[in-house]
Amino acid sequence: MDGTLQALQNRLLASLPRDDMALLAPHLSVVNLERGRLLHDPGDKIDTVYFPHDGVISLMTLMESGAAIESATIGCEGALGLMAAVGPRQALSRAIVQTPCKAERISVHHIHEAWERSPALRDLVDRHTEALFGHAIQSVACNALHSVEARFARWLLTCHDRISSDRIALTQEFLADMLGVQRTTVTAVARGLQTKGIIRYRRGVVDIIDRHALEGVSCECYGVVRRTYERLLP
Amino acid sequence: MDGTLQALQNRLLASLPRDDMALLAPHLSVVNLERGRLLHDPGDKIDTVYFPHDGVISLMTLMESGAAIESATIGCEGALGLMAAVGPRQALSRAIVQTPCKAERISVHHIHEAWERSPALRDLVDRHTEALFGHAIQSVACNALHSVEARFARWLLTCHDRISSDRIALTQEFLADMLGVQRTTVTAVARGLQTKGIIRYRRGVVDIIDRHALEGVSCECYGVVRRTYERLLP
DNA sequence: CTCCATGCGTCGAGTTCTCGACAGTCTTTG
DNA sequence: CAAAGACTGTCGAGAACTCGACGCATGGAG
Repeated sequence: MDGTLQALQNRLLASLPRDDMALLAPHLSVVNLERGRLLHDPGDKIDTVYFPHDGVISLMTLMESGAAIESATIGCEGALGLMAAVGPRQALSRAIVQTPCKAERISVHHIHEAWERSPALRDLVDRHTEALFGHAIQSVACNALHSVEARFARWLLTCHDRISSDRIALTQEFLADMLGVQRTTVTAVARGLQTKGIIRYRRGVVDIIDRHALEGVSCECYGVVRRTYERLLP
Repeated sequence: MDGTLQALQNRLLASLPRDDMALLAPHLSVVNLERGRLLHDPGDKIDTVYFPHDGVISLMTLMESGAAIESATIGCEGALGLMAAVGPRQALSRAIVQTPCKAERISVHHIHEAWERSPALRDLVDRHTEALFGHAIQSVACNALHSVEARFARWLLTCHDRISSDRIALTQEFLADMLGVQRTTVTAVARGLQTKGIIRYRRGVVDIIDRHALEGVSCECYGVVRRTYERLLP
């Protein structure tokens, strides 16, 4: 239950000054989040904040049709539910665990108390919110303008940055949902990238072979979002 | 320069308690924003906040290709640049005036001072940010999943809510940019809606004939975003 | 009034993606 | 081992949208 004694891979927590971190530390605990776990659905009261050390959490917008499409992702550069540190919040989206995560967990109650006392934490929350908003509006444009292949590549790159491996566990069906397209389209695109030697895949596993080439296939949105985070959360 | 003597159509300002409003009022001034005016571009330091009384301001994400696609809109239910009340901010998007607006204008310096003193204003800013984020993630999904016709209808409805007229001045070319599609596609969709008696248009002007039918053509995203604003900014 | 810039109509080839269907293959489980 | 379930491969018809091109109408400026 004491996060300060281990390496803090979460960059948000790592950037907090010592005294501010001391307000949070007694209430943090490390949890392992297994793949596929549902953390909240739209309308749920947010009562816990997660700071991932690794792995990916997806924010998904639910549609009436039952479709659930990814609208943003959270990794070690951010936190899930952080806006609720400011005051009570209902979730706007579904949050599910994309890849197995180790994350620091804290109750909204405790982080709100720290938020009231710590200007540094308030500032961090604000900048995180801004970065997440930037992420979202870039995705609005990306989904309107860019091909499935470019978005597929962008998704792999974003995921690759957040796990310490060239191997990503994911099925094509799952990725099709994330991107909001048909599975057959994902199959076709994946085959194309494999033929070019950029990725290799089999049943539920994708290996990234040539990351540099993947960046060439991806749209600019990958870099834009990444730079937004770096500017706002150095 | 005294906004308190006239009807406050901007719902954000109208919801502020009297004492909190008194902190802002001396620094507010009404401005007329003409159609097409550029208020900021990505990277610009935000130095002014606008609270529209009517009309629409569009937030547009700029791409390397030169495309500028709409990622959110601001009307009388919100404000432009409000996140900067919390602290210095760079714009993430282009903001342009979509339809002629009357808006209250205040410098970031002055609204930040009020923000420091007024818990009600701080709360308002936070809820506005949350609503705008909800708007953005809904648009992420909408652009991935919904047809141009549905998004066209959604756009008209959103605009219609914010101007006190059934007549909207806009060219098809302009709307094509907003939606991130070809003009010829907009022409085809507009013709379809006119044939059905839902809208009528000519050179740069669209009349909404049957709003109820337009809601049927639109996707659910119109209502979802609207309800998000109503919940967070009553 | 004439010119001319702007905005709309249309056409057609081509690409991307959808949607449903079914077959094949791998993995897990009983 | 056998059965069931999960994942990928493929196919084909069709819808949606792109992209470039060109012509026509409208309305404002000189």
